Amino acid sequence: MSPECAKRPAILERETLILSAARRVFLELGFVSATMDAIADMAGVSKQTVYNHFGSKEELFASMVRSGCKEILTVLQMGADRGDPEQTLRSMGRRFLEMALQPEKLALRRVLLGEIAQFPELGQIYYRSGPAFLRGQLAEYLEKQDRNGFLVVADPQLMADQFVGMLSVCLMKAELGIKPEMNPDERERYIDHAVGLVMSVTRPGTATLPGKPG
Amino acid sequence: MSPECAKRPAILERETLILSAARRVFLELGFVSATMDAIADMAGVSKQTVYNHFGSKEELFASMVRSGCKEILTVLQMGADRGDPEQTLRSMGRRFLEMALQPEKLALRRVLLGEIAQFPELGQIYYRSGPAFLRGQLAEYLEKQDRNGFLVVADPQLMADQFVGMLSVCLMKAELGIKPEMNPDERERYIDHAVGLVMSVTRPGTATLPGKPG
DNA sequence: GTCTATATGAAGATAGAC
DNA sequence: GTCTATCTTCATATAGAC
Repeated sequence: MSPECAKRPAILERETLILSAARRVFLELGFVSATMDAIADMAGVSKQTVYNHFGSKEELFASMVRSGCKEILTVLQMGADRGDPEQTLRSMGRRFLEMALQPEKLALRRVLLGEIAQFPELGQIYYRSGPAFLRGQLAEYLEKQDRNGFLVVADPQLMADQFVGMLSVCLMKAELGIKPEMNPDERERYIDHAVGLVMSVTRPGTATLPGKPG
Repeated sequence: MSPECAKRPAILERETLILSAARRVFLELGFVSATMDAIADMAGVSKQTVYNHFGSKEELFASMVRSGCKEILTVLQMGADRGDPEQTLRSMGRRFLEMALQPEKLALRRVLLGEIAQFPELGQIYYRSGPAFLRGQLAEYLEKQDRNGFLVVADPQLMADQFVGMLSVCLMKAELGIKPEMNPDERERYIDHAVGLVMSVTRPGTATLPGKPG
């Protein structure tokens, strides 16, 4: 143990503390309604300390979003290929929905969308850390399967995009707070159906989509 | 002409005026940053007049959202069935994207999502006027085609949902402000691909999806 | 119903001591 | 670096005359 540990939280710990408080307050109230006072109180530090570390409300918000996106990336990055294409798709889809449907992630999306006009770059950051990342993994996988002759995929990018889209319907409803909420069984039906759709048009010998004539 | 027309705008006109000003200000700034002063100025009336007509900022916001949703419904309600299933799907999809991708509609979605926590019922209103309405029309259409033997659709609701989902990917990107923006040609590719996917799994004689054994 | 003027309260940011 | 106390600004909502 280094000496400063005994005295008070180290700087990094303190910033983490403030970020985590900022997350709770911003996600509950939105950018404008959230106050620096509330964030400082929740972190157990003075307002001035918050300003010392993050400069302004805007910078604090951006830092909070970036840290949330980093978390998403970390979770989605776990290996995906399971050999069997059908199982691989299913597993990717399940992981995506589980992640994105967490109340905290839904709240992050909402508050982020509300502030897109003021923080345009945060939209890109979120997109890359979530939907685009999954889409990239998936497109890469589909392309590999196509090269190896296990699947027939004329446009892997587009197919991956629309696979994500078919699942994102669940997200949209959750985001809008549509009742009744979708239960896990229903989510599974959406995953099954999406996987089934993709599988039936990519099965070798049944090239029915444009761009890849039999 | 009735006498009061000559003097000043009628009450209904005045409310329309305020609503339209509210829309512009709310959509540009979001709920909290928008000020009653700005709305009153833009409408060319005094702030007190705004309060007389709409009671509070919250009620004004809700009224603005409701009027925006009513517009969407009006546009999407135009007849859809064109006989040929493929053409019908394409036309429905095109109409949906054209509507939803309008900058004003994107802004409405964004600001609405940002305020879902404070106005839960507005999420339902929006959903019913947009995605759910299209989904309903589409599901009904698919079911009819299934009954008549032109298509094989085991679960029309789910299929309709995921058709909307495949198109909504375009929406998601636009909402997040992802650059470069999608051009009309690219949108058309998404529509084509989604229609192609649905058509290939619903063509009679190739029942490859679960729930509808041949 | 409409206007001008104002009271009230709150939030972002800073000053100055330790 | 951290804290307490304060400054400045601004938006909601109301009061009172026409």
